[in-house]
Amino acid sequence: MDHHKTKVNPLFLREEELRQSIELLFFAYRDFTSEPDAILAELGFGRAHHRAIYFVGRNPGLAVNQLLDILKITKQSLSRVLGQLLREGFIVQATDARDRRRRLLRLTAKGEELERLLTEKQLHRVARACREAGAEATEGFRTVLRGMINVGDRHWVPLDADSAAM
Amino acid sequence: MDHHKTKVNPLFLREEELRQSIELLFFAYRDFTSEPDAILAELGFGRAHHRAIYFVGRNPGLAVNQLLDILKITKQSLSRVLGQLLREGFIVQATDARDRRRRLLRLTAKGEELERLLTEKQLHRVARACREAGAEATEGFRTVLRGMINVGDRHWVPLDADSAAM
DNA sequence: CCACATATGTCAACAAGGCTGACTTATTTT
DNA sequence: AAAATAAGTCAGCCTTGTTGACATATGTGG
Repeated sequence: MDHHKTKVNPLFLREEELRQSIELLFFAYRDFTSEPDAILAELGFGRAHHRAIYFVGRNPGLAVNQLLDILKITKQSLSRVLGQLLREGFIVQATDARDRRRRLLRLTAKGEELERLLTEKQLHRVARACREAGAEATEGFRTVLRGMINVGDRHWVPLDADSAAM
Repeated sequence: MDHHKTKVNPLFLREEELRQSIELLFFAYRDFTSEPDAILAELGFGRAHHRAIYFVGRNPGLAVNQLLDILKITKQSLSRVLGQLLREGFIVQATDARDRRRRLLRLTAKGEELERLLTEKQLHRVARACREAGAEATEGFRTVLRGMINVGDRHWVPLDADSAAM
């Protein structure tokens, strides 16, 4: 619609290409979250519940502080969501034997069931996109995404494909 | 932390790899939005303001309906944000000569300045990640992201690097 | 021309999920 | 014994999404 100056910048990619990447991220993330969001809405939950359930499911025995570090929200924000999930029996907590101040979180069977229901859609979306793009593209996809994460938080997602997230 | 069954599934990638991709998306998007969010908070704005400014800047002369189609929110949600941006002089609207019901949106100089300030951080983050990962990885990154977008909305982000978003 | 559809805007009420600040209770560390 | 840490709670605020109802201007098809 308007003319772009095709700036030859010192960024290796032209600004036009970088902006397209920004837009791809926006649209992809928007659609990536839309399916679980719709299911959550029916259950009276929101996206924050999915995030809590997801990361507890992936890291059984996670402490509250660690979950806060992953989500980068305040404990007051988390407590609303986590409190609901505990009261409604999706998550249970147990006192850590080695440090009795800590509460270690785990999914119940009910929690695992909901986690699967929600994450399934996202797994299929990512799987389809990766399959269609090919193995090499998938590798690049993961490498660039990883490079976008603040260095201090990259340890949450391992480089090699065989280690778990914790 | 727990053992994963290394399911040989019909999805071309194992579930472990797919889950890692989901986590990469979460962390990357979380950090991708954090810098503009901090600036916006100081100005009394939120992420929704950035999105409106961004897409109007990228598509000068965009109609309100088109912006709604991009953002996939209700017009009532948009009107709050857009109203502020209009009143505070970041965006102007002009009646479309060919269809006088339509209001075509454009950034003012002030709006362009804010847009650049906000998007700059994201451009640098993406540029760095792409540069470090290499040209081939970047290509794959873009291809997979594109494949994650609902087909009906892929037209907003062109395939070839030289066409604009509209 | 009239009826209908479309584009935009507005008012009101509600909910999710962020935030800050203040304060408590256990427990561990120093 | 004091300080730091982990967790939890209460209260209030903001942004940004939602629904529903309605108003106005303009375009379109019969």
